[in-house]
Amino acid sequence: MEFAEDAAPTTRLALPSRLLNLAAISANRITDLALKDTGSRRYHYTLLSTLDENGPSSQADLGRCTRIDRSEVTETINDLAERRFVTRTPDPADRRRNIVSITAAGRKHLATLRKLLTDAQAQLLAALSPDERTTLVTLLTRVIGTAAVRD
Amino acid sequence: MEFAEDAAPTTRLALPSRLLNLAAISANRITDLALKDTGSRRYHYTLLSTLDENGPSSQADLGRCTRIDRSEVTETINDLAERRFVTRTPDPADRRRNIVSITAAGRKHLATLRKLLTDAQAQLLAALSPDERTTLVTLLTRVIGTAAVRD
DNA sequence: AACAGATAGTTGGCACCTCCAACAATCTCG
DNA sequence: CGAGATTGTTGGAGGTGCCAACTATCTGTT
Repeated sequence: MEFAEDAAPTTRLALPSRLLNLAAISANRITDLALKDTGSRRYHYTLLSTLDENGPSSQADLGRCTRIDRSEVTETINDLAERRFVTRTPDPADRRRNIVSITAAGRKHLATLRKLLTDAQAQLLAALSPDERTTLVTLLTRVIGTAAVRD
Repeated sequence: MEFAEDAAPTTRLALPSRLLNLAAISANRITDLALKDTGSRRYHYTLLSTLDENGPSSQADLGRCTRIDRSEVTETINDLAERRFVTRTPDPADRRRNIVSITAAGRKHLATLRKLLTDAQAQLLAALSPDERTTLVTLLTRVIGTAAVRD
């Protein structure tokens, strides 16, 4: 019986926390697909973008700024350095630190990623008007600001 | 120099897709903490709740309705059946199917979970007014509706 | 009635992500 | 100087979403 087979399009009574997860899954599907042929993952973009905006940073600062765990920063920077998208030099003023800087090739790669991801955002938020997208971003930022900052 | 050490509270220029992930991480942290002492995970709640609202269902329908993969449904139902929160009986009308039903003990457990998770939602969305929470849910539902339904 | 194709449940595995614990090296501050 | 904190690194844990394969069963067509 293929009649309705409505199979409840989900989310009828899902908790906000579940809705956030489903939305994140959608987001990841779309963005991962967009990045598939670039050899880069989401973390690569996040760090490249942060380096481009904030300038050279230590790995610890990168982690705090992006909420990526220190160990993940290490591995991701390894990848980026291997492809010559960033350089990692010891900080003479604090020999514990590495100063990570984006290279010209890194900026070029970042431009490619940004283009792909911008399109992905548009696809993800296709159902929302520009105002609604702004609202969503605002609300998400507020949720993150309170609920997440506690560590 | 501990001056600012602002370490950029993140999310200044994060993509919507990244914001969704960060919000989902916050949501999962809070909900996992809430469920910690119950022996149940998020999927257990999702399936129990769905069974309570929709009545007995096949595992395939549960998966479609909740967007949980079939293999995950199998494992989660295993757990729930082991704790006598659901029963799994073959469907006489279609011997491929299992009819999964919530038990009285399951409903009792569900009430416990629901209480904990309701509090968790309040904590997660503490920064938003009631209207804003509604708006967030609406926008997320629309995002999920378009971007996710494609498989 | 018989066959092709779809569906159900199960199992196993993969990839990513988030988080944590430990460690040596180094810095900071009293 | 010495206690405590911080940095980068390594290793591992657990959860999640996803996919492929397999058997059993149903459906629709001829």
